[in-house]
Amino acid sequence: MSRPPETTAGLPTEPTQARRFGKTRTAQSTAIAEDYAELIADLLASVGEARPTDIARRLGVSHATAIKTVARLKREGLATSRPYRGVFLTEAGEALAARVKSRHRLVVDLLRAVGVPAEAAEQDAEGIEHHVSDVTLAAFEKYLRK
Amino acid sequence: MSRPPETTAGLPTEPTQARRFGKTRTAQSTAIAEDYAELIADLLASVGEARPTDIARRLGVSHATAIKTVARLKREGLATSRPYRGVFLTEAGEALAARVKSRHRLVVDLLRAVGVPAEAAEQDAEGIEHHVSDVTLAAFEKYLRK
DNA sequence: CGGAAAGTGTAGCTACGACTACAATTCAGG
DNA sequence: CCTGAATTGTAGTCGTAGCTACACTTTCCG
Repeated sequence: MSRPPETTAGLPTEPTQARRFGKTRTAQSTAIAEDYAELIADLLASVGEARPTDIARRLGVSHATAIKTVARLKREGLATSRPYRGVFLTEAGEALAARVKSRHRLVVDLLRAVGVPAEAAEQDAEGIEHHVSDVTLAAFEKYLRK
Repeated sequence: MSRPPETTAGLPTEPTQARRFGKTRTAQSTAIAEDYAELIADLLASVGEARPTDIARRLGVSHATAIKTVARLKREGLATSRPYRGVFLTEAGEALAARVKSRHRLVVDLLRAVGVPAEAAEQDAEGIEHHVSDVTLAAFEKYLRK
């Protein structure tokens, strides 16, 4: 926004509670890309191919949505696909998938370690994992090792 | 591609990895509503009023965005406002804010308890808190008590 | 081999969050 | 009380995720 010359002038809010909002926003498209990359990798590994319909079913969206999102991943250089031939990951896509997968495991393990039931840990990790910074991830790792 | 004509029936993917995706999606607007409710409550408590410009500044968005989102909150019965008179929370909005606030604290405390540095804990909690289920929250509480 | 079923792709719509640009209102000094 | 700055509100645009509906390939089976 156009920050006029010190509009912020003596803003009445103490910095004490100036909590860091503002990341939740655009972060979502990243989270979705991560989900797709991870899922596509899973499908390729387990059934040998990643078809739009399977992706859609697993994500609980329509196939049209899945196809559109895959198109975005292609634009971003994470995936490739040829009409009627299934979806594949580029190197960047595979790297992303690998990162996401290990992070997911770590989050689940951490949750379980502090007493969260298995099922809840799995489900919540799905949402949580996209918001865990490297610093926090490292802390999780350290905690789990001890 | 030996894909038998099974639609949803016995989908070839083992349930083992049928991870629960699909919540990340519409969940976002909920997360945003939570952020706003919490922030508005904060502003009302600390400076006595919640003005669109302050909300916008704290969230790092334009004032227009803040105003539009507040309009949505009003539609959803969480907030009220009259032109040029600031924003207030309905009972439902206050209840939401209170819940969000306590959950936020719990998440931060948990993160810190497992060794996450204060700053990272605060920042990550902002994103994580929206994805923590009641079951997980209860587990956090229990863990922290011991 | 020739359909029909399944899967794939395209089009067109909605809702949302974000933005910029512009209009309207308050309110504080002079 | 009147004017200009700050705030507030409105309009219009963009990009993305979601959907349904319809069209087009593949593939499988009789």
